[in-house]
Order: sequence, then C-alpha cells, then structure tokens
Amino acid sequence: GYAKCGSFLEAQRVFEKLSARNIVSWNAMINRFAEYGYGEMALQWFERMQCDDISPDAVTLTSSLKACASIVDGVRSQEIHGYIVKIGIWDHDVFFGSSFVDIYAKCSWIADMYHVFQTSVVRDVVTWNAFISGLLEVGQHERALNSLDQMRHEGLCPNAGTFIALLKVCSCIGAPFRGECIHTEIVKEGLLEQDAHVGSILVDAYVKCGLFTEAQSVFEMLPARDVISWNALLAGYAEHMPGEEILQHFKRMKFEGIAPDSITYSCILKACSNLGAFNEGCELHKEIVTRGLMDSEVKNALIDMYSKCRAIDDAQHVFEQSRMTS
RNA sequence: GAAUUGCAGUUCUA
Repeated sequence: GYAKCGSFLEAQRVFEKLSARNIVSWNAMINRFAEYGYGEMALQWFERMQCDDISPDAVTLTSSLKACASIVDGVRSQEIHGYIVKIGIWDHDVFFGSSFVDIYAKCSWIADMYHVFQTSVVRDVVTWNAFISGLLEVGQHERALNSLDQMRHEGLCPNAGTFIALLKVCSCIGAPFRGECIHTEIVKEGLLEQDAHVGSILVDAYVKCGLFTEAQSVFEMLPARDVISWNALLAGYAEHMPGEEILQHFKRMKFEGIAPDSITYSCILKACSNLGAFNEGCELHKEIVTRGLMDSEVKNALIDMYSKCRAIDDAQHVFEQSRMTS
C-alpha cells in the first residue's frame, strides 16, 4: 500500500479508514515504520494492534524485531523472544534466529547472541551473515573470518551480504591478504556484476587496508559506479594521497553524472584542508549551499578547512551559523 | 488463492 512509498501520513489515513483491518495491513504499517528507522513508532503500532485484540503472527514479530534492532532495544526484544518461545513457534521461522542474533549483537549481549545462534536448528545464509556481523561487533575477528568455511560446511552458499560482512572484518583489523582472498571469491561468484554494494565495500576495504592501488583498480573495473563507491574511493584519496589529484577525480565524478552528496563534500574538504587549498574550499562551500547539502558533518569539515587555511573569520562564520540553527 | 516479514555498502564524531 501507500506505506511502501514512504508516505506515512497517507498510509495512516488509508489505514484508519480500512473497514477490514486484517493482520496484513497491521504488519505492513509496522514494517514500514521499522524500515524507515521509526522504531519507536513501529512498536507503538505493535502495541496498538494487540489492544485491538489481534494476536501477532510470525510476520508481525519479525517486523517488530526489526524495529527493536533499529533502536537497539534489547529489553523489548527479550520480551518478544520469551513470547515466541512460550507460544512454541520458535522453530517455525528461520527469520527469528537471524533477528535475535542481530539484535543481541547490537546490544553487545554476547552470550545471548551465541545462545541463539547455537540453538537455532535451522540456519540459513542470513543467520550466518548476522552472526558474522555480530562477531565483528564483539571483536571476535578470527572467528568471523573462519565462518565462511563453516557455513559452507553446513552446505550453505554465501551471498553478497556474507562477503560484505567479511570485508568489514578485514577493514577493521587491516588484513589485506584476507581481503584479497575474499576478493577472489567474489569474482568467482560473479557478484561484482550482480550487486553494487559489494563493489563499494571492496573499494572501501582496500582503502582501509592501505592497498590504494588495488582500490583504484577495483573501482575502475566496477560495472556501475554510484555515489557510494565514489565516496569510498575519494575517502581513500583524502586519507592516503596528499595532492590535488583528488580534485581531478571529483571533476570526473560530476562529469559522469553522479551527484555528490554531503559525504563527498566532507571528503573533498578534508583534502583541501590538508592542501591548504583555500580557493577550492570556497568554491566547494558555494556548491554545498547551492545544492542544499549543509549538514553538521559538512559544517565541521568546512570549519576545519577554513582553520587550516588560516581563514579564521570564515571558520567563525560557519561556526556561528551552525550555532544559530542547532 | 493473492497482498505484509530477517542480516549486509561510503565521511567525521563521542
């Protein structure tokens, strides 16, 4: 329904008028709020539904768990966990396992995360992906990287999400060799063509492991480059390549028709601040205003840039504007 | 019968 288009007001209006509010319409509302990050709102709808004497089904519960995850609400997750076990549907849905692994990891409830994972009789690739991300979250890097072999041992085939999770681990511990192995696997599976997320995380991982040449060559071979893969590369330039080269790449990005976002500008401003490139910095400032991309991170980057360029007045100006609005 | 479910991509910061 309307909720899928992100128009909540419209969705709510339609919902209130629905004569036949069935569980599907409730679930759709809850999940949409959760999906757009309104976790608290989603849980309110969850409670409202129960007040209406409709008992939640597996879809309601996983949607509500998504809401819990988005606001990292471990306590309410536990209540739902207890309810699922109590009414005896734990083994009916693989989704429960991955939801709870994910949430307990986000809460850093390590024992609970392990317990859920180990007692899930049915595990699928998403359960494993959530587990790998969880292991990263709690600092169990080796174990996370070993998971690939283990899940294959269970007869499961890794997907894009698996490799994304694994590459994040490599970035975190700076393990370029492991990253290269994963890169090989990704190519073998043909995932670079199928999934845009994989390409950008691969560029990002090489950047973060300090293999900048590799990052560049992956980037150039991507079938499609979006603002996120561009940002990953530009962040690498800002970090590792002190020089004006980054400005050329920024031009090329715009020339290719990719609209920069506030993260892009933060990266370029960082480079300008290292270069002491005041004129370029001013140009960027104007562009940011024109494009309406001023947010608090960009403001910090601007203040930093102006300070490094010894333009204290300009820095102060941005600073005072940010105090006015926040 | 159909419509509603789980993990995962880029900057800075605590």
